[in-house]
Amino acid sequence: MTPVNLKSLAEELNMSIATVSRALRDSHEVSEATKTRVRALAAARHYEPNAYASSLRRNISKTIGVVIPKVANHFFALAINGIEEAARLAGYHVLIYLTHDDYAREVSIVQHLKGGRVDGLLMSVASGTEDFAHIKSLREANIPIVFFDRVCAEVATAKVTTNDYESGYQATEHLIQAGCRHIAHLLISNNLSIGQFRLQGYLDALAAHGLPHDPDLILHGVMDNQQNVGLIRELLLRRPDIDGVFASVERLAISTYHVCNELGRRIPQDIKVIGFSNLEAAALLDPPLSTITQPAYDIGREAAKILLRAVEKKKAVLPSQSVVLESTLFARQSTAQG
Amino acid sequence: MTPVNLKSLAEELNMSIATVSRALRDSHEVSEATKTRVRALAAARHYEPNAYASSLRRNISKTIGVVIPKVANHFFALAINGIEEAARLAGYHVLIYLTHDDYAREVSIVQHLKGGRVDGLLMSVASGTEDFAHIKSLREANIPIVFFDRVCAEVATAKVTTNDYESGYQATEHLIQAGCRHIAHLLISNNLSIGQFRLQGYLDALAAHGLPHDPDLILHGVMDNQQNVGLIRELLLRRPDIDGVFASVERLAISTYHVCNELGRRIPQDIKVIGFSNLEAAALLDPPLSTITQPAYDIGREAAKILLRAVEKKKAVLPSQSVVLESTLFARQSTAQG
DNA sequence: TTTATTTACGTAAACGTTTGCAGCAAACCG
DNA sequence: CGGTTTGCTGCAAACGTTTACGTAAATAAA
Repeated sequence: MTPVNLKSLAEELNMSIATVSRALRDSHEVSEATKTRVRALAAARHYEPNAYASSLRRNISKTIGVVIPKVANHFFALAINGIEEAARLAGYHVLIYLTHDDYAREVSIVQHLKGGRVDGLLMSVASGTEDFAHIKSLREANIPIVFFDRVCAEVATAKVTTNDYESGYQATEHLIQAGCRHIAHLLISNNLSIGQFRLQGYLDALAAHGLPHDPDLILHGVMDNQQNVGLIRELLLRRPDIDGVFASVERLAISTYHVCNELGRRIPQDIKVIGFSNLEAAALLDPPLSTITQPAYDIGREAAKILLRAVEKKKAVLPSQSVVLESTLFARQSTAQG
Repeated sequence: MTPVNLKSLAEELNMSIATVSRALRDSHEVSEATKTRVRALAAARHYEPNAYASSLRRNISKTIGVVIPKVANHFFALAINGIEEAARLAGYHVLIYLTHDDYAREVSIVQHLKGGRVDGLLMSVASGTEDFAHIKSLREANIPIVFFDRVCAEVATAKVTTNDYESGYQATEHLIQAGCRHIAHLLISNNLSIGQFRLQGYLDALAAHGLPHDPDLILHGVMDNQQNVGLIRELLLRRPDIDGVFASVERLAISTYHVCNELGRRIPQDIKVIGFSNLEAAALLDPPLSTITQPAYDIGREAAKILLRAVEKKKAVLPSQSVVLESTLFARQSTAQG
């Protein structure tokens, strides 16, 4: 079984490798007659160009990398969906890397990618990341990067996010209008701007409606969900006056449900709950969970499109534009009045 | 900004490219002294080997491809998680391709991958796939393949699945023991062996408990969920005697919930529901959904490990072993007695 | 001492593709 | 008819890495 490559095709056709290559790339400097001959044989032999030889020679890999904290999360799964779609349409391949929110792993991944394996990078930074040298060093390697959702304020490049501040504001206002007066805010403690924006929206909404800001009502969750359940239980027991919970991330909302079940607090009669979430089954929960849902697919697709435009133009450094897509608030049973 | 590669390192160190290469690969034919010198400079210059040059020369890409129908599905997301973990530990990269259950897209993807971009392939075939020529042709390209979950019976290679027959049997038996006598089975109509096994388990469980097999109770769903809701509504209206539903795939169980809500059928009092599902929020649904849950992460990891072993040994064709991991039945409110 | 053997490094040829350059007809222009 | 253009093709040099082979010196064996 002889390998089928440009050389074997050229031999069989009695022409040079160069001509075969040019014919297949539809170059204008090869006659139509030869083009058809070449194409016919290539199809017959099921020729597929060697991606690595091509990449090496052209210094283009037709591949983008996606670095995200996790994939078993409906937001990121949908984002990948959008990314894959945009990449496929542009003839690009998609490499996936998971950081599991581990800084060391993120650094290691980014470092490896500087070997030229990818033409560009899409990234949602790990929540533990505080030093961004590894990301900045991508610039020296001429690898453009676009952040989505969990952006990195310290690095100037294109970013695609949702309107986190407004969403936080709306969610809080929604609880206030449903009658809540003592609203807790649950967030994952880190230095991601995304959480800060949502928090600020929460604070401003409270202020706008003349409610006091009580730091004791702000719960900083951790990585481990089991621990979060404990923290939330403590909070609800310590502060029985809490009548509303705004969870900055999905799993904190879920944990809140668990704690309420356990403590016998009724949702929404005793406590109303709203949370950021892309859970498809949110409407089927008991009770149906009110959510702020991000357009995850569109975020992924938009980020990929911006990156691919830059890649095609060989722009290693992107203008630091910010694309903001709007989240949608779905009011369901968990924040119903009464 | 001069490029940093073996050549530049060699020049700076006053040695040959070959020695530098060997030193970095920790070859025994280079002295410890030079190794340390080389490594020091490589680190200082942040040298990263060019993956494509290496791949071209060694005819090894250190990359595996994952071809799946979709990613916005907790089963596949978890599987990817397991795959990525196994790949990372072995120093491999993971390319993701989504078929969206479209046969033509699957063929196109597989065809492209024959260019040598991947050393091996993990695959869950599209539900519409009936012809497997594209998959068989991978053998000629010396690309090993491992199927997981949605396997392809016609191709002899390694396969990782769950005990679908037994799970179908158990699920049905679970409904029978909960008192159901007219049990509908919802499945997605296709020629995937996976659905056939679950169906057979359903049939055998009915027979074993002396219940008649009524073909009218077997509903073949379609791709479009909206349409499925209509089909299920029709079925439940046509056959008001149905007191149990066994859904072969998650979204059919969810659709059943929607229809029951709409028709005012109470779960589990009027109808009990169980379904295959990896939905993390199953326990929080209204009512909590009984599920047969596949060990998705382990399936992905096991499949990847088998593939990587073959890749490392340059075995292009795998012995047609079958690894079967066991699903777990979680009995929840939706199938409670009474 | 001579002859093997080992150690440490260099030379150069691959891997398959792309592309600048040159060549060489045929066609065209004055 | 000399000269220029145009259309098609081939030659050969890259891209960065790996590795078979050669070689020189150092060491061991005789």
